Amino acid sequence: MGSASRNVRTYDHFCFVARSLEKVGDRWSLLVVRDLLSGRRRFTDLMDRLGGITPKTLSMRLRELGDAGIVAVDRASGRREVWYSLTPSGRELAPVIEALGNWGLRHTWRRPRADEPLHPEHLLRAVVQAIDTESTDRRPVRWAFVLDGEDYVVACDGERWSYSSDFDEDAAVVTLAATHDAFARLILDGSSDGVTLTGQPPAVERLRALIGTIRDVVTVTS
Amino acid sequence: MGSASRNVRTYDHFCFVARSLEKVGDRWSLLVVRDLLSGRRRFTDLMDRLGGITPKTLSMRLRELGDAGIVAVDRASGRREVWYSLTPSGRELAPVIEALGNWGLRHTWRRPRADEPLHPEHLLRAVVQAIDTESTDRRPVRWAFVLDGEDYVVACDGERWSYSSDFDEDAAVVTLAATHDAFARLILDGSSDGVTLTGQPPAVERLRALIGTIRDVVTVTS
DNA sequence: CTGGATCCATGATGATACTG
DNA sequence: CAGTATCATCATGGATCCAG
Repeated sequence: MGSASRNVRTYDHFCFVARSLEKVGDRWSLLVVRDLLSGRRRFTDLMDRLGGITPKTLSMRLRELGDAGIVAVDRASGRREVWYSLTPSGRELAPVIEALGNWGLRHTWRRPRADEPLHPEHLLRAVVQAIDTESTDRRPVRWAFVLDGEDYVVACDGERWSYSSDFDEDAAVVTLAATHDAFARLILDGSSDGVTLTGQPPAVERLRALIGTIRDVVTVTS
Repeated sequence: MGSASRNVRTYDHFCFVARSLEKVGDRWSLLVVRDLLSGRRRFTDLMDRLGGITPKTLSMRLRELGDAGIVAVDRASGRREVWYSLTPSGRELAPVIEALGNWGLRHTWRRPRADEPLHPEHLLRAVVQAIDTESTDRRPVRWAFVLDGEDYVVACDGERWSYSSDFDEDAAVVTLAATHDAFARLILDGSSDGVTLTGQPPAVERLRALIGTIRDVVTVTS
């Protein structure tokens, strides 16, 4: 929402791919969008997820994305926190993120390296995306995930699988709680150590089955 | 296909969006993919389309995309030309380009500026994308476009509209020939000056109607 | 002519430290 | 918590040059 200086790094093509990249093509920009797609976040929430970004670059990107009408800032007076969220226009970048994630899943799969920071939300996104692209199961459902103490909801609306951080855990038929480490072991190795699954047995079994499906996917190219 | 040095500008997230951006997130990279999606091109063909890129940057990007398995090089001995094309993996980036183009069409529309280079292929891409997203007409068809002397084919397969530079103009029911300038006036202003349309009247009329449809789209937000 | 490589200037990004 | 300030480095752009 600012109006500050913007580095005019343009392509000057009459092309809407180029025009989009003028808005979101800078380093880190699309990753900021990625981490706002699931809900509003504070500066430090974003710092956590965007491992390796410097505060200077993050504040610059947030300002540019604000100027571009992609990010909105909620800076209420009398409150410490500043909340960043996507505008409707920003939310329409979801297909871009999905397309990049799909390509990455198909062509850059590898197990996490030891030194590679693993935010549970990123792993969850990959899991949901793998289910969405690889499974034929489309029965509507709603699951609650609690990863490192943060709440996420994975849902199927009958057509697409998605996740967000909207909190209505009561409507969920299964709750999965784990640390990011235990969750990673469940996805990558099938080990349930440290993972708490609660819910009716058939519902829990369905979740297990879907995770088993994508394990086949991710281990094939591994 | 090279094996030369590559600047390791990574994000080191366990995230496939970030992994994809490590391959194609550099400035110009996705525009190189954009301009190879319709067929193989030479270095100078790409220079023409990528207005403003320096030869140094283009050769660097082609090498990096080659190393990433996205671009293939055909450097036959005894022949002057070097042909660049997308690998199957590179072609799978089409959904990324489409998503970016769609977002750009919806959120960054404006008429070309006077100083803005306009390559006919980029305008054609926008036209086809607008037809694909805005029209309900899905009857299979094949049109030939000759823009600035270069051949393109626009086709509907019954489900999606697409274009390429595969040459089978004989199978086309309509041929449209124009300079990029005349083509731009047709799309933006509806003027047929300098545009040659040949084919059976009903087929020509269908093409005109579809171009009229997208004219409504592009002028609404203009 | 095509297909680049080289040199230099500058702007974007990263590392680190610090502050309201 | 939410950033800013300073400095170093790297990537990119602009211009020019060169080999087949």
